[in-house]
Amino acid sequence: MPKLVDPDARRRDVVDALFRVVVRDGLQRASLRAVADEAGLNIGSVRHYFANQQELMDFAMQAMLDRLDERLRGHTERIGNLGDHPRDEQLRLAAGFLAELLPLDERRRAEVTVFLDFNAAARTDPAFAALAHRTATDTRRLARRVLTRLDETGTLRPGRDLAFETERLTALLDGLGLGAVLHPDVLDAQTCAGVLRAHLDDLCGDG
Amino acid sequence: MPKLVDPDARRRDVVDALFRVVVRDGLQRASLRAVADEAGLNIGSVRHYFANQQELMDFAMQAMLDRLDERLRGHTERIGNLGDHPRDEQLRLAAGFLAELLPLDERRRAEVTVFLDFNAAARTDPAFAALAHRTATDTRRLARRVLTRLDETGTLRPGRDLAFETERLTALLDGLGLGAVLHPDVLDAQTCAGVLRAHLDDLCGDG
DNA sequence: AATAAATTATCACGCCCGTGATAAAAAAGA
DNA sequence: TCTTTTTTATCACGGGCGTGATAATTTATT
Repeated sequence: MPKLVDPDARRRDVVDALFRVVVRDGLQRASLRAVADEAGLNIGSVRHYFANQQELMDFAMQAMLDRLDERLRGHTERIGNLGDHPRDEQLRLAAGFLAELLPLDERRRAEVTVFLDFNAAARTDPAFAALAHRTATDTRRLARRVLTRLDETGTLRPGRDLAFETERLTALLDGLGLGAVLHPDVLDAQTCAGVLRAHLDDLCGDG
Repeated sequence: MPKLVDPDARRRDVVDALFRVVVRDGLQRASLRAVADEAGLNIGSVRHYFANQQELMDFAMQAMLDRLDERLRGHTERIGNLGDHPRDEQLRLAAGFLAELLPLDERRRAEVTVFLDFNAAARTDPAFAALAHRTATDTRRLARRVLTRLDETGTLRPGRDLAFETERLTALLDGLGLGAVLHPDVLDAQTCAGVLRAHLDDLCGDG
């Protein structure tokens, strides 16, 4: 006879419900009651698995980071030996890697949306400060890594200041994500990916 | 005997207080009571000049847009006849123009912060939808205008897709603003302005 | 000075919130 | 079966919110 409830699975369900509420109504309206309703649970059940609201949020933030790491891991190996591929393939891989941070499909859209809301909240709520700092440095590190790889294989145009280009690429990624989430009608997924790719092409100088 | 209270001035005072609360505590905590406290007024007084919360928000949004327009107007004439200036001056003017959208000093920082919070709220609250749409298109139009001017004077590198470059520049501006507001320790004002300038230099091809 | 209008100040209502406390029900272990 | 633990379900409290209603006070007008 299997255990009828798996605590870990329950926690994941609740966090998924939290994410849905955040995407639909905003972090601000993600109250314990709303999350419980979304999960189809009584608020008492939710509170049994999360001592208080902060614990739920902490768990959710960790889940966010874990899932993103998971998806990035697949790309990491492919980009490690970038020199094995032809130039065009290199750019394709690099763009695909960075595009994990862009809301190009429903899953990524939900992720980026949640990240944006949490980061916005972090500006005035210290409870989210650690997450915000980490996501910011993670994006930066990812951008830098890609640029470094392209530079090592000689694909990048020479004479580029990597630190500067990292800031530019990071800002571009953040801006594309923000624009695509807030105004999907103006900045659609295709344009979004195209701008990123064009930027990389530009850095590698075929124009 | 002068009127002791000027209704328009009062409204401006209240809106200024609202902006301070939003910058300090976030839009979410900008309740009528909090704003009244910040303005040093009784909530009854605030409600005498704004029938309800929505009216206050509408007034605040309009004030935001008006003030930004005001500041941009000064730049508009200078950039109109861009061809009169030498190439380096052209880039300086263009960067200065666009930098009005970056949080490079306390005033702009406050402005961008408020804009970000309102736009984030607009994602899930229809009451802010009109503002969000307008700010998005305004930024885009500003970016496009600058690129068009640079193109007309032959400063821009040839063969550029203006629509594409507009998206790229818009995203860069949004991303720089977001990064500088959320993580001023990582992305300081100097770097922020530098990246923008470097991007324009890049577009005009001196590298 | 008397009246009208504008402004400031309170009170109360219903709503949603997080949370402590506790009971009820279900499952697991003996 | 009986007991223990886990899980689910309620209740109540204090707090903040927007807002309707109304009083109190101050300023302007006649």
